[in-house]
Amino acid sequence: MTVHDHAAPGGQLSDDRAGAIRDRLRLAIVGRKLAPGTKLSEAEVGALFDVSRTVVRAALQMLAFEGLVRSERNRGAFVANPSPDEARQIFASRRLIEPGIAREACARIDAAALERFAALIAEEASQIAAPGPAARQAEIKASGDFHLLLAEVAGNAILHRFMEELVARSSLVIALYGRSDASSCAHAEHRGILEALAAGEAERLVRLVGEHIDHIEADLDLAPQGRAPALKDALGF
Amino acid sequence: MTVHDHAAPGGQLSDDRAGAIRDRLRLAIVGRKLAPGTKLSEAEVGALFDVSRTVVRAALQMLAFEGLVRSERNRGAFVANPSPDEARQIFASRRLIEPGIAREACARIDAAALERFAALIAEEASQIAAPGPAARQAEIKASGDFHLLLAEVAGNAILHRFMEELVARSSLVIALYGRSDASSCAHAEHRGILEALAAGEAERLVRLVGEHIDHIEADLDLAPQGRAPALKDALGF
DNA sequence: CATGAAAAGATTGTATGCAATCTTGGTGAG
DNA sequence: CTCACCAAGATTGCATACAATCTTTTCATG
Repeated sequence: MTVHDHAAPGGQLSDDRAGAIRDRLRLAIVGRKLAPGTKLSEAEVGALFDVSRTVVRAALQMLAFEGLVRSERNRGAFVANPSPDEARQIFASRRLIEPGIAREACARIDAAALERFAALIAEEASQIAAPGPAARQAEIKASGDFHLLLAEVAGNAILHRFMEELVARSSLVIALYGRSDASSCAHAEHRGILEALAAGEAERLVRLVGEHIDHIEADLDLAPQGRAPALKDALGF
Repeated sequence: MTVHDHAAPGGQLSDDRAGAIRDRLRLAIVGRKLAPGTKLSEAEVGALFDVSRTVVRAALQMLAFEGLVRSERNRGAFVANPSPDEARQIFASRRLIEPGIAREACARIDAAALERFAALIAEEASQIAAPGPAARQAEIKASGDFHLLLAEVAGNAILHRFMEELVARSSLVIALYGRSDASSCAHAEHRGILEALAAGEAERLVRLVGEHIDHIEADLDLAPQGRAPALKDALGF
């Protein structure tokens, strides 16, 4: 499995070259190889991928649209640094969308899709058991892919794209505000979700998915200061 | 009210110049001045706005991300031509998201926001009564802004952006598949929604919003052929 | 020594040039 | 007359050059 195998999700103007760079950068950001706030210099990225700044700019613009990169005029692009408030909005959005997706997926699930779910859960379990940073990255990806597969099975490309954005940004949020590595807990819940899905128990599935998202959010430390201690509050304004 | 007053919604890499062009093009597409499928030549757009193709490409890429423009490698950008299936997905997404937004908006509504709703409804009524194509465009915008104001009041920037995309694409869909100009009907429903919002009757509001979306979709003619008569079906394959 | 201003360096924003690809009009064979 | 093929024109993809802006260093001054 190479790094290029990720199909281009969002609409893209130009080609695959910018798309490939976007995918590589996204993998690095979501996999927490690039810390929030890291500067993404056009020249530097271009040198790494051996393309001109033109292509890099297109890739960065796409990532900015996905909310994974924040770009400031005349200053450049940086890995996004979601605030606690943004984090809450991300999870509120997931809380609204994912149960509905799960309900639709339940109506459309078939044997082939169940196979893919099972494979993904096995992969996740395997990576959780494995040591090393590469396994951590793979574990994060497998966990996210579980939610994306749900959206894919639901058969709505638009919601699938929204979920791609939300799942990716969630990874950033967890990297910033995650209290514990609750990956094994999340994994157990994934198993439960798959069970309900296989059993066709839509109502239980919807409940489990909602609770799963609640649990992930509950594991965050979104105290007022978060990481950037809001100057105004610090000074009592 | 100028054409520039639309605040830049999505994340944008570069500046306002590409953003301004994107906003102008979006207004024209959503306002049905640019028919679906229309070619958007980089050189032509650049000449119109007196910028280089570089800037135009950035604007077109943004619109492609929003789903208002479809861009094909080495062929250029075209106003999107949503298929009946895409249309169904757009409305399924709205059906899932908007009631949740309405519930949140109901919890956060205040007098100032109610004022803005009232103003928007008045504007809509005024444009419906007025003749001419400019009034039609303004009517479409006011109707869409009603839904966007709901999302704004809900206070979730991410869902607001999703709604911006969905509302814009809905306009394209209605232009393509709309059976009747059900604008007055929609307007009456907007009034009902505002009533429920003002009364703080969350459950009624949620129901009305859901029904409103159903009604809009029910007015579409999404028969299998749509507009591009699925060759395979036409040939009996 | 701290502070502020100004110049040097680095980075981004935009325009433009060239190569690659697509489109179109014409021409000849069947 | 129809169809396939090919060349000319037009358009996009990409790299690069230059201008504008930001950042850092230097240096003079209080």
